[in-house]
Formats: sequence, structure tokens, C-alpha cells
Amino acid sequence: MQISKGVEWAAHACALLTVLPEKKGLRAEAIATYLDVPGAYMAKQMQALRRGGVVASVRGQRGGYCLRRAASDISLWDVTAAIEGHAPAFRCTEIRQQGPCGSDASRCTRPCAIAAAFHSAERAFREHLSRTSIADIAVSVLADAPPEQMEAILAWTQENAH
Amino acid sequence: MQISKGVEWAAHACALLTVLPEKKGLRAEAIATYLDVPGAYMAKQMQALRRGGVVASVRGQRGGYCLRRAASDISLWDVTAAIEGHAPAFRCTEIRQQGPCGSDASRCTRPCAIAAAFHSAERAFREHLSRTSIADIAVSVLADAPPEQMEAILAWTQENAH
DNA sequence: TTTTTACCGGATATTATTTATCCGGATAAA
DNA sequence: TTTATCCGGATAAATAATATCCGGTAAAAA
Repeated sequence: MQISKGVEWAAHACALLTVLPEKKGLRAEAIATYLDVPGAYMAKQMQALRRGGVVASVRGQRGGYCLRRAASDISLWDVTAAIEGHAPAFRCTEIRQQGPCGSDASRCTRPCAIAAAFHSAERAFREHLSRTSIADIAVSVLADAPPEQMEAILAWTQENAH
Repeated sequence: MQISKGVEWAAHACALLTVLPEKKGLRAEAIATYLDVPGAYMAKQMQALRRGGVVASVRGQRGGYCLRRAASDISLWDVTAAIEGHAPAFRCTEIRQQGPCGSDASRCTRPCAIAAAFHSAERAFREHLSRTSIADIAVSVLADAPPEQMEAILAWTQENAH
């Protein structure tokens, strides 16, 4: 039961994009350099974020990525779902229908009690993530940063934004 | 973000063990036959359940597995943790300390905001599973079963219990 | 119009995890 | 002593996660 590290990278990338000047974008390679992660794979995650509607992309020279909505309107669940997909983590293989005492398929209209419990727990997980926005993350990160780091971040983004 | 199917098998196995007569056990191979899953791998999951304190085992001839506590005192989280381990699904790699604007390690006493959000969501997931017991599952399964299936289950367990 | 730069999508390779089997040893009943 | 079972480790195959590369497309700049 592991969450891929692409989710962590994507979340940090979104937090970085919040400090971007209006109407500007950051290249995938620049984001990878900022986070110190492999560029090619980071680019893959950015494409997934785009397909998930989290970020917008501009192609060609002076292209790059920026958030598609206000950071307060993008949740950690949006980011997670974009990278990992919407498929439930618990996969019910209908064991109750198997074996010498298996239930008849026609009788299995209601979901299996075990699957129902896991899906309910996953719903709680999702709702928790849905309540935390990228804006919340960015605020928390910047609140902990000393003034000189804040300046460094702003300077870096100004320098690398397209 | 997948939950291994060993968890599903283990949960069904525990539900089966609830209908076992007092002081009796079921062999790993018998459990596998009942659920119609590979015997060798099912045996592995039963060993994990034992290490996790969920079931007790008796070795030698007429050996087998039985629940270690009352079914109402075993939660789906106990089962999940026994199979998948207690490690959090989200692994923070301290990206905030990396790259050209990374934070100094000495300043990172509080957990990263992203990691904190995921761990909080996971806690909600765990607490949900902790509130569902194997007894709840068993009751729900048996409530849906027609009388002839209930008889078949009881007959099968009587026949295969040691 | 041509060149340059960057995203896009697919193919591919590598590594880790999951799924699955097997075997020798320990244990307890027959 | 024999038989049946769990136990733990080694091993192997299948699947998923991690990572790279390349040809294509789009858009700006020269």
C-alpha cells in the first residue's frame, strides 16, 4: 500500500507554481531542477497533472506550466487522483462467489461487506485530502521559511519563469 | 496505491474462522480450498496473520489456525496491518531540503506540510478500518446468505475442522 | 519562412513490489 | 517411529513503479 513518489513531486511542483508571477509559466526541466529530481520523469508527472486538469501548459518557445485554477481551489486529492488515478486501492475479487460454499452471483447485488468497509475507509481518506488545498500547503511552507529563503525563492522563480 | 490481495484473502479467512467450533482449527490448505485461492500463498498470509497476533496456530497433526481473540475484538485494520505492515503509504523524501532554494535541515523540525496532510488522511483511513470488526463482517455475510448456504458453510467447517 | 525551444505521447528499459511456489526443519499427534 | 502440519527462508515469475529517450507538434523568435 504505497503512494508513488510522483504524487509527492507533483504536490511540491504545484506549491512552487503558486509563487509564479501572473501569466507566466515554468518549464518541466526548471521544476525538476528546483526540486532536484530526474527531469524526464518529472515531465511525465506534469503531463499527468495537465490531463487531470490541475495545471495548464503552453507549448513552444517560452512555454511551460502554470496552475489552471486558484491554488485554494486545487486539493491534494486532485493532485493525487491526477497522478495515481481514481481506481480504488482495494480491489474486490468476489471471493464470496468462489469455493465450495460460494454465494450465487444472482444473490450478490449488494457489495461484499469487506469491500464496502475498505471503500468507506478510502472515502474518508479522499475527503481528508480534499479538504487540504495547495494554497494551504504553500502558506504553511512559506510561514516556516526565513526571510532570506523567501527572497531566494522569489528571485529564482522570477529568473526561471517564462 | 494498491492494497495487496493478500489483505482481501486474510479478511475472508478471518470471517471463515468465526464460524469454527470452539477449540478447533482449520488447516491453511483447507482455508485456501474454501476461498478457492492458491494454497501456498494463502499459507503465507496466515503466517503473517499469526505474526500480527490476529490468529493462533497449532502445529503438527490435527494442527491448524483459529482466531486468537473474539471476532468482535479484531478489526479490519488489525488484519491489514498484519499483512501490509504499519509503514505509512506516503513516504516523505524531504524534497523541501533539496534544490537551489532548499531549507536547511536544522530548520526542518516540524514535518513537511504535504507529508502531514497525507499522514492525517491515512490516520482517518486507519480509524475507519479500526471501527469495523471481523464480527461485523461475519454478521453481514451470514445475514445475506440463504438458509441452505448457511447449512453448507456449517457442514463444511464441521467436516474440515481439526 | 526558417530556426529554436518546449510540450506531447508512445516506446522502451530498469528496478521494486507483488504474487506464487518449493523445500528443509520443527512440532505434535497418532 | 511415522505422519501431518506449521514455520521460515530461498527462489522464481508476473506486475507495477521508476526512469529515459525519441519523433511529432505547437508556438515564438530570428
